[in-house]
Amino acid sequence: MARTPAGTARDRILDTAFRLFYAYGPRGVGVDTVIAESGVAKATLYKHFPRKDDLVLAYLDKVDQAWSGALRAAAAAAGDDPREQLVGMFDALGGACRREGYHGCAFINTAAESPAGSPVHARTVAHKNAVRAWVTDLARQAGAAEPELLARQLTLLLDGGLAGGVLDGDPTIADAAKRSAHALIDAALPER
Amino acid sequence: MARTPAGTARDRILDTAFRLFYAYGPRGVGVDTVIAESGVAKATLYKHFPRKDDLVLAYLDKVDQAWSGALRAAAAAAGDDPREQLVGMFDALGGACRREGYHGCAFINTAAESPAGSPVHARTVAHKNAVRAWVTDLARQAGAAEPELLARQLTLLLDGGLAGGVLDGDPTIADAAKRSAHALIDAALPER
DNA sequence: AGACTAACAGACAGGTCTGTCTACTAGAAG
DNA sequence: CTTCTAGTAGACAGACCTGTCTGTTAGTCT
Repeated sequence: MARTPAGTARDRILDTAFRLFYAYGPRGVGVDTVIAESGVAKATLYKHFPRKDDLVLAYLDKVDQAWSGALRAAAAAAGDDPREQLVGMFDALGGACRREGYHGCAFINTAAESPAGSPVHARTVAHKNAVRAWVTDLARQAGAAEPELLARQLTLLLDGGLAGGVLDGDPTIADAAKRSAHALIDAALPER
Repeated sequence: MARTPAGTARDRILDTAFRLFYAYGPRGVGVDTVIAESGVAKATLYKHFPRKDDLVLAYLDKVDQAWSGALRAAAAAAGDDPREQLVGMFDALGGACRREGYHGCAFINTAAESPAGSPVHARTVAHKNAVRAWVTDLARQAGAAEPELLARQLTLLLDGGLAGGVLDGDPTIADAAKRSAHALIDAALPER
């Protein structure tokens, strides 16, 4: 169809937006900058994403996939025991904090600059709920008496690590979060 | 001196900026809006705050005072025992989440829209370090073997609650954070 | 009374941002 | 060969944003 591989223009736009939006925040990056850096015509961008908000939402979806994938991968790497997986997922936090250009939680950062009822806000809530539902499931499999509470506690630690890690790229944060998770899980599942 | 009580213009500007910056983020509020809402002349604002950044920093200082005060008050309300104070400070989190117009941690939100080396960023780091130093002191008084670690863990919970609370004004978050704090403190200070 | 100070009122310049629009190019499909 | 599609290139309008500048008003101090 197109003279370039399918979807190339759209992908280039989205990749560029991902990089720039994460580094400077969506509001800190003009559409013109995305256009210049992705080597695309303005009309092309507005064809794929009629409003800038559409591009921001697509960016958040990309972040959601990446972060959910990282969490699942870290959990899977910890073995088959749900209890170990609950601890292991915190390695995703450590990996994120250590990554060059780490700038905190993209969802929290984006939601911070969006009004309360906006689509961006809703998408952020949906993402956090999805992650927490997955953790709740793991907690239930691990035999927690109150899986919702444990999941809330663990995602609280994740959010804290993600948000606070913006400030000092200190990997100590991830360690502290992991040790906290261990302690909370031990307290919730005393019998081994 | 002035035809109105000393510092009134400056105070009105700062109060208005506090309200608007917190609700929409500093970048989401124009200087003109602050001027209009505080009923002040443009020249007056620029006399007290030569750059918008100066106003943002003054705003952060105001937030720092408010939040540090709330934490200390909540801790003091829990009694004289440092151990109880460490748990009690989480009531400040609950109070913040329940407040109308709650929009997460002002520092994290503001830092999210500021480049890495900016004064805003530095001020945010300083604030978080000050809070953590205070918590570390409490942890040491409580007899923690590793006060730095415990403080890191507890401030992680605070940050997570503050940041995550933006999304669903769910006060469950504060409860979960407090119960986590209890469990972590019990694990760190087993002998009662 | 005269000088000074803090504030008010608002025009203005220069830049940036989003979103629209026109004109052109090249490959694919019929 | 014609038509359609996806894309390039860039001008443009209208809004908004920061920061400056001119002129005026009203209290206070000497």
